[in-house]
Amino acid sequence: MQSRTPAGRSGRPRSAAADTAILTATRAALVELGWSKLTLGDVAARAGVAKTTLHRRWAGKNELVLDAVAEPFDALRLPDRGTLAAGVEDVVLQPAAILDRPEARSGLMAAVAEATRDAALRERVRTSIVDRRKRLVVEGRARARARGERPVEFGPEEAARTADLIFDMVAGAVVHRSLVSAEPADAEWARSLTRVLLLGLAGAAAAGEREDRVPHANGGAGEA
Amino acid sequence: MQSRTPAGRSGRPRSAAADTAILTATRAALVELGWSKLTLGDVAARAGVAKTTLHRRWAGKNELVLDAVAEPFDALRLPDRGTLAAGVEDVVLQPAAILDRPEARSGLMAAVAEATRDAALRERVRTSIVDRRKRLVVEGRARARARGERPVEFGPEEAARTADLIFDMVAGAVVHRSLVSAEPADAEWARSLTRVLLLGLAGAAAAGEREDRVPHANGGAGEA
DNA sequence: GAGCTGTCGCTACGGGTCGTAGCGTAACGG
DNA sequence: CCGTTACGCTACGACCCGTAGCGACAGCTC
Repeated sequence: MQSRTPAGRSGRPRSAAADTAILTATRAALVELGWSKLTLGDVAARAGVAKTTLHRRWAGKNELVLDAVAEPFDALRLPDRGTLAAGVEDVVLQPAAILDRPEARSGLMAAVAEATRDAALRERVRTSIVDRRKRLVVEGRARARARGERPVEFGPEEAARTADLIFDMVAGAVVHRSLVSAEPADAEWARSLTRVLLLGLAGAAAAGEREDRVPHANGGAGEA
Repeated sequence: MQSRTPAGRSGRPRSAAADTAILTATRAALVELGWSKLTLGDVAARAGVAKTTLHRRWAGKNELVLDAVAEPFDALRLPDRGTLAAGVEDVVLQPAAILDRPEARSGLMAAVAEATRDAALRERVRTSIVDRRKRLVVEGRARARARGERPVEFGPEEAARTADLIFDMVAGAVVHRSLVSAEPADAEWARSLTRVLLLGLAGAAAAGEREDRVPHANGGAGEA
């Protein structure tokens, strides 16, 4: 988490209430001001704590904002809706709902931007957001397998590479849709994305099974 | 562009050399400092101009950085490599190459983050980056059609929606791969992405032609 | 209960950046 | 030659940062 409670150390323990107050205040400030105009002094005032308390727990603005916007990702759960397709749609829609919140929009992207120059922050993004989302994908695949649906499966190494590809496509598409294209990632859009994705993977798997001739994968009609 | 040359106004014209010097200095500063630590005073010093000159041409840090990192997107061209698949791979790889530059990594994402709270900046991102990339997609499709390959095509309205979906998937995947997953968007990865995408679109088109029964699109094997 | 330890709120400070104003100078057009 | 605009330079108030120092507080251990 954000502040390491130093295990069995003695002394006055850190106020857990202050933690939640600060993170809540940070989200509120993000909504009103955005990342660039957010100041630590302002957050401290909103949370009703001293500015120094902020610095005792977080190294800087980046870490604080990241923790504040990463919190909702903790609550991500995947309801079992029966089919693989429905599961994929959920994996698309749940983070899309989070990205609808204005504090997540500016906060997450700013954190990613800063992470390009800060390896520690990048690692933090990975553990607190990316891994939690990937867990959903793994969970959905396991369920589908138990259910009898056969998700695309290759060798163990190829499978990992494919999982990464899927994740980049899904997560990237959601982010790009809602932040860059500025259009809603709603249920219908999620359905279209899921369809293209699953059909493409099925096709790639079918092509992979007959190892020899790689089909050219054009539009589906005559080639030239 | 960034600074409107006021047409037929009188008086001393703005130095074009200063413009390029400033943008170059901005990119250099982005590489060394990243977005958050970049200061306008530092950029001015590197460019050899006065700080006031910066404020006369750009409203603030956001606009300046955006113009600086958007410039390379002007040069995007799409070589005709014969097949639709190759064209798609190029659409993937060209921006990936730009995102390899460290100044683009932090600058672009920061601009997008700020754009979530600034409509004018968002419009600027759209015209100077998104539209230029979309142009490549349209160009590639037109070539494929002229060549005899039939890219997926529905009604005109459905086609537009599909084009947006493709764009969000491709652009989003590239960004997510290189910035969040922090792994190279190289030729092999682009090939995998292209394959899944085109096969998925072909499958979706085939399913769309027989309007009635929507196939369930699971892994390809038996359903439950 | 006494003492230790670490947190908390508060205040104050130096250092840095921002954005603007004011001034004299430089370049171009009528 | 004169009006107009851009430029470089300096200076200024405002803001924010990050830290240090202080007294007070809350747990834990003995």
